[in-house]
Amino acid sequence: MTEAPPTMSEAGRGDADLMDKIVGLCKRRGFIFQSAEIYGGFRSTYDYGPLGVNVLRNVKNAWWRSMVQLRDDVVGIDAAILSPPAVWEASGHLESFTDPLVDCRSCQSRWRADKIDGVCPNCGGTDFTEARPFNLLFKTHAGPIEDEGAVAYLRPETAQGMFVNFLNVLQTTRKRPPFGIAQVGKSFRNEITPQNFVFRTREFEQMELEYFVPPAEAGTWFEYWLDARYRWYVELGIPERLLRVRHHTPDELSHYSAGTADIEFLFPWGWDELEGVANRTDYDLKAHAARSGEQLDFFDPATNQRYVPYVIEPAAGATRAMMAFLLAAYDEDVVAGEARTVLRLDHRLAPYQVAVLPLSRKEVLETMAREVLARLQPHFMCDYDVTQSIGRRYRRQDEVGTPWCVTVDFDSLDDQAVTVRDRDTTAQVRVPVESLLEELRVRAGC
RNA sequence: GCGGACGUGGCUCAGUUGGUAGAGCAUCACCUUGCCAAGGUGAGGGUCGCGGGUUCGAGUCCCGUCGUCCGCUCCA
Repeated sequence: MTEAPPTMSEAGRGDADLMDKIVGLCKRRGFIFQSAEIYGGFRSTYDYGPLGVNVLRNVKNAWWRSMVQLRDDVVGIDAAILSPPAVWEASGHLESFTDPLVDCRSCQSRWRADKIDGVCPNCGGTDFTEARPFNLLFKTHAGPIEDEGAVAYLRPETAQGMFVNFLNVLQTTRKRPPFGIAQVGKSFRNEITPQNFVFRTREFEQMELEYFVPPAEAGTWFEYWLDARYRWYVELGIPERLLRVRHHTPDELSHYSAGTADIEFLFPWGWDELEGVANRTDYDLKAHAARSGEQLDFFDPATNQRYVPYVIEPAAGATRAMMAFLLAAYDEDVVAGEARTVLRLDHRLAPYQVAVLPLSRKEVLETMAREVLARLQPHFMCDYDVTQSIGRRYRRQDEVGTPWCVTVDFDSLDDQAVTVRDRDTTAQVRVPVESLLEELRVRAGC
């Protein structure tokens, strides 16, 4: 996973049209809409439609399954989004999430004052406007009076919810390091420049794990999680040629990090971050301990030693992960001389696993098809479509990534069997209705 | 936020020197067909992003605003 990165063309994702195709597909088929569109839109916000909400949930569920359900050393929480200033004073976000910005008077470009050293990288000018702070935290007021005492912030990361609940979890779960607390939820950052569709938005959804370990084991666990997280994307269908790991240089580390590596995806505009794995050390627990006066540490009865655990944090973006899965899955091939758009999504991520299609609109077929549908619905997310020709409906399902189509035809009335059609191969198999559920379960590996 | 480009039915676009909006695809209905985007007939859908101005009259000109894309920036 440290092999030389492919060029854009080698990876086959340098296609600038791919982005337009995905954005178009998302809108046309109901994955992602611009928010408040009927009012002209609201920048950097997106609404997930009937199909998109399924994919996004599937991404989050897959993460939760892998990080919480299949492990005995990780528990989950769901913490509040609104939080008092103390949390962000302690975490350092009120200070460090403030970017001082300056404008170059000669070429109008805007820069972070702390990164340019007095000389404009664009034109070499040295005449700048006064530095103005730009805080990435969304500030609001809790309660009816909008005074200083009522100030609250929308969380810019979910991580602090795990740190402030460290003692609660420790005391209620009998967990001990190494153990982790996981959370999936929304975060808010007043980004200067949201960009690239749902890649960088001011409101976004995170999937974060804070894994507490003995300080001496931090390095080992960092490598463990970096590898585990990389493999998660591969396992859900992202080809390795579109993935790489990039270690941060010391000058680009976050204020809380002693070491960070990004798992990057080759987006149409180039390599960009999917997930960051950071060694947050004991920075957060110590900061909250100092600020709150609580003792946020762990007493190990085996060694009679008390210590503040280090934290290894794999922090992923749910919405950008979804975008990467869609981009990687997009394919166009030719069947019988006709172009076919196929979303080769892993069945666990597809908006529908199964589409039930009566061959025609005859009532007898519809009746049977709905019975088949009712059998499958408790086990799979299903679509049902009777409109227009069967070929057109297969194409529709291909385009949104439905792995299996179940077709009820006139023979089905006699032999009580249906046709199962595979998205990737377009191969068809006749399956008795009695064993249909079993057949689909085998294909889905569950 | 700054600089540049752009904004016409769900999508892709056409709309000449300003005279009160069109096409293809898509969607829906009926007929036909009955396993890979078939055919026929028909239908719905746009106060041309929004607001203001110039004009007898603006999608077409001017201003503002919102949004989109590219660069700066950013990091889930």
